[in-house]
Amino acid sequence: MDSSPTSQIVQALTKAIVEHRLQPGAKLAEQKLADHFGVSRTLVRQALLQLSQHQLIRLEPARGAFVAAPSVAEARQVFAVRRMIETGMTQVFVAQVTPARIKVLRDHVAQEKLAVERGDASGRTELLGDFHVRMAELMGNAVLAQVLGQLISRCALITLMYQSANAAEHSNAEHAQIVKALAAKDESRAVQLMQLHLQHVEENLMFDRRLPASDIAAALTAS
Amino acid sequence: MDSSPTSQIVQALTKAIVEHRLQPGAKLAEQKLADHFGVSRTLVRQALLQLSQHQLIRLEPARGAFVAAPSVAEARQVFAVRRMIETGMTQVFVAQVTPARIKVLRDHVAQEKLAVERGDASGRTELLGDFHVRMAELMGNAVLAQVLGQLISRCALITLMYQSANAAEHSNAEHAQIVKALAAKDESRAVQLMQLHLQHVEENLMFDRRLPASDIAAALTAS
DNA sequence: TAAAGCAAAAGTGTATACACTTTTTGGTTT
DNA sequence: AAACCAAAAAGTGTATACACTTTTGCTTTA
Repeated sequence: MDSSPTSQIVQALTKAIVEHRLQPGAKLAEQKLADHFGVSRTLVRQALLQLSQHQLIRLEPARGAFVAAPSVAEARQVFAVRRMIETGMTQVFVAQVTPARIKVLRDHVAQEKLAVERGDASGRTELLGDFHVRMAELMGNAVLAQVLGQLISRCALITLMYQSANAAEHSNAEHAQIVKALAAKDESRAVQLMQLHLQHVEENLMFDRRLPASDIAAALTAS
Repeated sequence: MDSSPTSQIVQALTKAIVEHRLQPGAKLAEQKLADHFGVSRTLVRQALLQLSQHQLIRLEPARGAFVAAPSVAEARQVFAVRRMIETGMTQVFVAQVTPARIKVLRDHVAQEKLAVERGDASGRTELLGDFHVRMAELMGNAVLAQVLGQLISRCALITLMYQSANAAEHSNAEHAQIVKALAAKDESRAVQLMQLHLQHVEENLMFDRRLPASDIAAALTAS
C-alpha cells in the first residue's frame, strides 16, 4: 500500500515478528537495524514508533525496543474485542451477501487450504488471519478493515506464541463452514459458527513454550 | 498516562483538533509547531506521525501535515464499527454489572449534565465521548478501551464538524437511560438504547457547515 | 491582462552530531 | 570466589545540518 522507506521497514519487521523469526522479548537495536536496512537511525526510529503503536513491540524509555510478548490475559482481551466486532460484522455481511463476495471468500479459503497442506507455517498464519480482514474489506468499510487488521496482527503474534500445531487445519475447515452459512444467508448459523471459531482459536492459547533467542541479522535476511 | 515530550505534543494537538481550535484542513507546519512547543522538529515529527496513525491528521508526502477532514462516508463507517463493538460491549457489561460500576457511570453522566448546562462545548464533547470509553474501562478490557477510544476521537472530530447544536443535551439524556437499563440488568433494553443512541448521534451528521480558517499559534495558546 | 516561466523562499525528508543514560567490562576489595 | 565499583563502551534522545521538493511572488511574454 505505502512504499515509503519507513513503511518498508515497518512491513519487514512486522513480517519477521509475526512469523516469529524475531522472538518475543528480543532487543531491536536501532543502529543494527539501520545498518541492516541501509538507512539512518532516523527512519528506523520512525518505524519502531509505528510498530509500538501496533503493539508489536514495546518501547522502554532509554532502554530501547523489544519484540512484544503479549500475556495470555491480553490475548483474551483481544479475542473479546474480536468477538464483539466479528459478531456484528457477520450479521451485516449476511444482509449484504452477493455471489461475487462469496466467491472471493471461497477462493481465499482454497488458498488457505493450499498453505496448510504445503506446511507453510508463515503463509498459513497470514492467510488465516486475512480471512477475517477480507470479510471486512468486502463490506466496503475501510475503518472496520483497519481496526480488525490491527487486532489480527496482535492475534498473529499471540497465536504463534501459544497455538498448538494442528489448529491451522481446524481453523481452515471452520472458515469453509462459515462461508457456507454466509452463502446460505443463514444469519444465526453464520454468527454462531463465527463465535465458535473465535472461541476455538482462543482455547488453543493455554500452552506456553519458550523458544531459543535469535539475533536480528539472521531473522531479517530471511525476509 | 505518558508524559514524554512527544506525548505532550500529541495531547496538546489532539485537544486542539478535537475541540476544533484547529480547523479541518489547516496546515500544521513543523517549524512553527516546534517553535511553539520550544522543541526541535524531530519531536514534532514524531508527534505528527502518531496523530496521523490516529487519523486526526493527514500526512501528504513532501507537502506536510493537515488536520483531517473526515467525509460523511467515513463517519458512517466509524459509526458502523462503533455499533458492532458497543452492541457486544453492552451485552457483556450487563452480565458483569456491579453497584460500583453503575455508580461510576452515574457520576459520569452527572458530570456530562453539568458541562451541558454550563454551555462548555469542548468539555461537553469530551465527556460525552468518554462515557463510552468509561464503560470499556470498567470491564477491565484495556484493548477494548483503547480501540474504542481511538474510534471516539475520530467521532469527536466528525461530530464537531457536522453535529447540530442541541444534540449534546439529547445524548446526555440517552446516556442516563442506558445506565438505568444497565442497572436493571435489562440486556435487551440496554442494547436497544445503545443502538438507538448511536443511531441518533449519526443521524445528526448530515449538515455541513464551513468555518473560517484559523492560524495555529492562536489555536494552541488557548490550550 | 492573463498565462507561463523562473528564481527565491519556505518546507519536508534524511543523515549526522552530540548529550545523556544504560550496560558492559575489568580490576579491586572483602 | 563473590561482591563491588569505576571507567569505557554501547545505546537512546534530541537537535542540527543539508539535500531536495514544493510554494510563492515577480517577471516575462503572448
